[in-house]
Amino acid sequence: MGIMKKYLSLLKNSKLFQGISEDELTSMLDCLSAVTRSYHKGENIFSRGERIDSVALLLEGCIHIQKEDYWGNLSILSEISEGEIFGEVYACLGSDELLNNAVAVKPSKVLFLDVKRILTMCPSACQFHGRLIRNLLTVLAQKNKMLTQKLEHMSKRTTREKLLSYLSEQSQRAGSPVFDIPFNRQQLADFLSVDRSAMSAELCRMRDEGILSFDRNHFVLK
Amino acid sequence: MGIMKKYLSLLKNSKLFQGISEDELTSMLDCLSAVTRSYHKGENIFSRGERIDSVALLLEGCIHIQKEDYWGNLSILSEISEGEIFGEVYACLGSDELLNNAVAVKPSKVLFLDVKRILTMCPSACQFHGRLIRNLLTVLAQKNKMLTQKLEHMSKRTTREKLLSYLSEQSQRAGSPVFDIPFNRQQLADFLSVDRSAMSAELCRMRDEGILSFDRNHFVLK
DNA sequence: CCCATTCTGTTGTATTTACAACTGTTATGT
DNA sequence: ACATAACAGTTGTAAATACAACAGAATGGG
Repeated sequence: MGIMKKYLSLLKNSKLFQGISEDELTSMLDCLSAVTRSYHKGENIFSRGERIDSVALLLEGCIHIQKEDYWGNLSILSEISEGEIFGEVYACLGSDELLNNAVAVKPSKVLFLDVKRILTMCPSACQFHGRLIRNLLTVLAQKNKMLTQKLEHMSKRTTREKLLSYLSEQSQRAGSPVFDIPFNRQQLADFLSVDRSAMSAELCRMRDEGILSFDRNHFVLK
Repeated sequence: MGIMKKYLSLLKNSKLFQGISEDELTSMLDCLSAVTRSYHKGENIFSRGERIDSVALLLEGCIHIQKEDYWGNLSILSEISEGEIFGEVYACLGSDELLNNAVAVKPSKVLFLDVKRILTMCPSACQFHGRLIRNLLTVLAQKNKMLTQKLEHMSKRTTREKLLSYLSEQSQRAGSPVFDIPFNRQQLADFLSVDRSAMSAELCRMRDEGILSFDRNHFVLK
């Protein structure tokens, strides 16, 4: 478990392990039968239809939760950055099949944690076990809220409204009218489920109208 | 707490209290400072912007989680039926403002449970406390999955695809090509974020093409 | 430095949608 | 049973979108 030393501070600051001491953390990782694996860009960590019993925690890299339909239309559900977990919904539900793929968009390193051991292990022995479960609950609630916000964007009728809804949220999240988004144009279009070229045109129209300005993935709302 | 007797079997079979004995349940309700309140049709149980610290459990009636924008466009996020809980996301997150209203679409009766007591009460004394937390976790995971499925429908580009995506899921959920949906036309349109009349026309086109048949909210997929 | 690739913006057309207005049918309540 | 409201379907038009094809700028590798 020497490999984990490198990521101890990442884990300590992750939402899943928040409030758990460093000592407790290392002993927990054994207890949760933690294993790591590396993926290269484009590789699937999880695939649609699969059943899983582990929560994945991203140590390094970047993951997209996404799906492709019959005609090759890509739909991006969310982006996972370092320290965040994914797959927890299906790991908790156990018998349900995954609805989306988890794909590495950069070379990535992932830590897997057996969810059964999170939910049922030594309820009295581990002082921080209760904390771990409550952390998991909080993460699920936050993701739930994030999905609701995404639905808010997607429920807008026009591309312009979708963009404004999304960009406003990003601005609010950044606490500033100046912010970067984690997507390029094609990815943003796949995230908002609109046509890339139409979206690009709409962005330029809004820029010309003075509503916003941008350079690549750097935006300023006015 | 005599009023609760009437709903004991509903509570026992709810996802939140699944696996908890009847005796334990009645003592729990005191412990969770449970209170009930009645609402008439159209009344808000929760309102956008509000902060809450209680989970709501629907004893009787029907609730829609929905939002109205500046121009009066209604957007329905989900329907809550008897025995289901709502508000749990914001109750768990505590400091976050609600993004949606919870409105009674029928005369309804709601049970409120203090979430802090669910998460922190007597960790050793109550035998079933751990079960309650895990149940809450499962409900959150299921809702998360439901939101993902809804995003799957909404990410479709055309009204026809949205309808087929939604109706296929309903059919699958019912385990039969014959099923009822819980919405009328306007509600379904508000749920899928499309124009009602266009949707109505699309449904009729699909019927004429032999893809499906329907009568009111009763559908048959072919 | 050059080549190939990726990314972004632009334009035109066919398709699809939103919106409004209206008709007929089905519930609801008195 | 009646009047009223709620609901479902239809049509035409203006607006918005998807799609395809292309051009220039930026990026990355050899």
